[in-house]
Amino acid sequence: MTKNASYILEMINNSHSHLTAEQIYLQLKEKNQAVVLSTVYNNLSYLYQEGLIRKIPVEGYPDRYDKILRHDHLVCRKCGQLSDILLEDLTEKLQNQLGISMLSYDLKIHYICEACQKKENEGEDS
Amino acid sequence: MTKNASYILEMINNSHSHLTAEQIYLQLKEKNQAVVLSTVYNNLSYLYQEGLIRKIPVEGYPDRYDKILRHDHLVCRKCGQLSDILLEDLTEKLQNQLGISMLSYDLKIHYICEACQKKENEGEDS
DNA sequence: TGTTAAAATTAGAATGATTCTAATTTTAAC
DNA sequence: GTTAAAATTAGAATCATTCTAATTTTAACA
Repeated sequence: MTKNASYILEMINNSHSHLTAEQIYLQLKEKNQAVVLSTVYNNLSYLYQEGLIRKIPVEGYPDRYDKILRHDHLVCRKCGQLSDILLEDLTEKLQNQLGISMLSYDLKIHYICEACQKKENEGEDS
Repeated sequence: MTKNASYILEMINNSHSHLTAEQIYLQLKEKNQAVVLSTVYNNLSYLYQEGLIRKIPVEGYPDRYDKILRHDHLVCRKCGQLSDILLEDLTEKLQNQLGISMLSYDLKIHYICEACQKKENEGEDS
């Protein structure tokens, strides 16, 4: 693992948000660890393929990268905002229902976040 | 709902695969119901926002569209192939664990499909 | 039936995320 | 120190998707 890769891995593991490739790129720049955007993508691909990070696609938004540590996600239908939530671990239950061997699972709960709900209500007022 | 929208909705509901916008566009062309690609996107956005279809983002592949009828998905880590699987309905269980109101959930099981497993094994031989 | 306004569609440009390519630099082993 | 492999860079290219403005269709109404 190269210095850049391990630095990016560390960033993702220490972050409490769900970084996009670009956010990682910008953070690196700020910390004077500047690299080029394609290097960030390269390293993210590498880390993902090695199973060291999670990659979370959300409809209509750039992919986000997340630590492996098991947890689930809430996604706002309106704005795509992503947040963490820890629900009951389903690994065993799912594995029992499947005939095949599961690498992992990805559970997203769709909802409307508070901010968007507020906006909706305001819209109704006028 | 316009003719195009309902036609596209019907296509999705009758399809056993998970169509991309482009596949829908090509199928329409074949059936002499030709429209332009942006119309397909417009209608898909509309149908999705109305909650009449599902939109499935898969890392590194174009979005796919699916019928609403509850079911879960298997995704191949290697090739992105998507297939249906019907697992125990988690709606109630999840709703109980959440404080908020859930619109829906999206469960993806990651695995390596047969074709990719075969390829991997062949690779090892040589 | 002709008129009109709204909605849908078209064509194609624009955007944004991501990948690719070729050249250059870094790394690490000999 | 030399060399080969791997990583990085710079920027072009690609692909999916959205946007814009012009045109067409639709459907209600005069």
